[in-house]
Amino acid sequence: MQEEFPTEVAAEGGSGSHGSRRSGGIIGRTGVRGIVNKKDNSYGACLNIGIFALTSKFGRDLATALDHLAIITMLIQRARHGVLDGDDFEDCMRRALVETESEVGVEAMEDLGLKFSLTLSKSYWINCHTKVYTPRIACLETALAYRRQFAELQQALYHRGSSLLNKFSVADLADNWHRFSALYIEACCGLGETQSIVASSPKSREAVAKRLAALVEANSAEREKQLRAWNCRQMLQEERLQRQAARTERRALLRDRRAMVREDRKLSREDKALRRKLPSELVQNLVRRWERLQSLRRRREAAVLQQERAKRRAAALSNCKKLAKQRAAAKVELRRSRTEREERWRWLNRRDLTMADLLGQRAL
DNA sequence: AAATCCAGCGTTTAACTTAG
DNA sequence: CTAAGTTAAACGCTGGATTT
Repeated sequence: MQEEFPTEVAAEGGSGSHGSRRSGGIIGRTGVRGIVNKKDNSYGACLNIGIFALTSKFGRDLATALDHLAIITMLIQRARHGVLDGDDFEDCMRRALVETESEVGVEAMEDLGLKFSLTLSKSYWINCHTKVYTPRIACLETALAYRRQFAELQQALYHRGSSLLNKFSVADLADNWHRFSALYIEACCGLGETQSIVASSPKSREAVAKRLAALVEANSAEREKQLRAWNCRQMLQEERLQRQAARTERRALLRDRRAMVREDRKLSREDKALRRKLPSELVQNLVRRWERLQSLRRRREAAVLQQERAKRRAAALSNCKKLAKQRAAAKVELRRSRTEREERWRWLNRRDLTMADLLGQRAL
């Protein structure tokens, strides 16, 4: 399923959407849109429809180039109208070519030397303003086939407006880039095969691959920058979301609190109303409450009193026990010292007591 | 000399952001 | 929610440089 590039119809009708592209309204050195001048001595016509470029051959004569431009313009207008009517781009191009040829004649078409090429850009991999071009292709069918394939690849990355990184991972982009490079190399070298015998050598494939690699390398800083900027944006967004969540939570809390306050007020109003209705009951309640509190207090006091009494009794008891113990200990000590004294006295008053015993006893 | 490449830049587009 | 502002990317074209 092929999708058209939007601008193939958007730039239609010469509405002047690009009319004042350059300041002062002067376009190039020729001052004519679509006429390219080479070193003041060679003129050619060149117009795009989407990524599809149509080029005439170059010649010395400006008037001829203008004739060529008129034919190419006619062709493109026809194709655009077809696309506007909702027809397939390729059918429109084929039909436009046939119609234009039948209008201006085969000879004029041959003189025109019409060739087709594709203007391709891959902003993430190579600089946003850098384009890669396919060689000019004489055969419309070949050109259309390549255009279809490139369009499919580009369509897979359709993201318009927001950052490429918002929608695709770096791996996705790399995969798309690899398929793109393979196709581009094929377009450059495969076309060489049909045009000249020399161009399709593996060396030229290598050269194209090398050129692409160099472009990718040259844009590596820019890619890094983009990645950083994207990360930054993501973080900011995350913060914003968090702030928003906090705000909602705060609001909910506030709402709850307000509801509670409302409820309290309502209850208190109801309470008041009740009180207004039954003053006597209120007094009775109050009295009952007071009595309840009084009895509670009395009971508590009594309990405290009893506790203290019990404590005192316990203290007295323990004191008594301690005294008794002390007395008993004193009695034991007394008995012991008495016995000791008696023993000593007996030892000192025995019949076989010697002087040495007395001295040794003293030394003891 | 002709053909082709390709760097550069103003304009347009539409998604995204944000203040009210 | 909406309108206005912002942004990144694509488009269209030119013209000097390079290759054939």
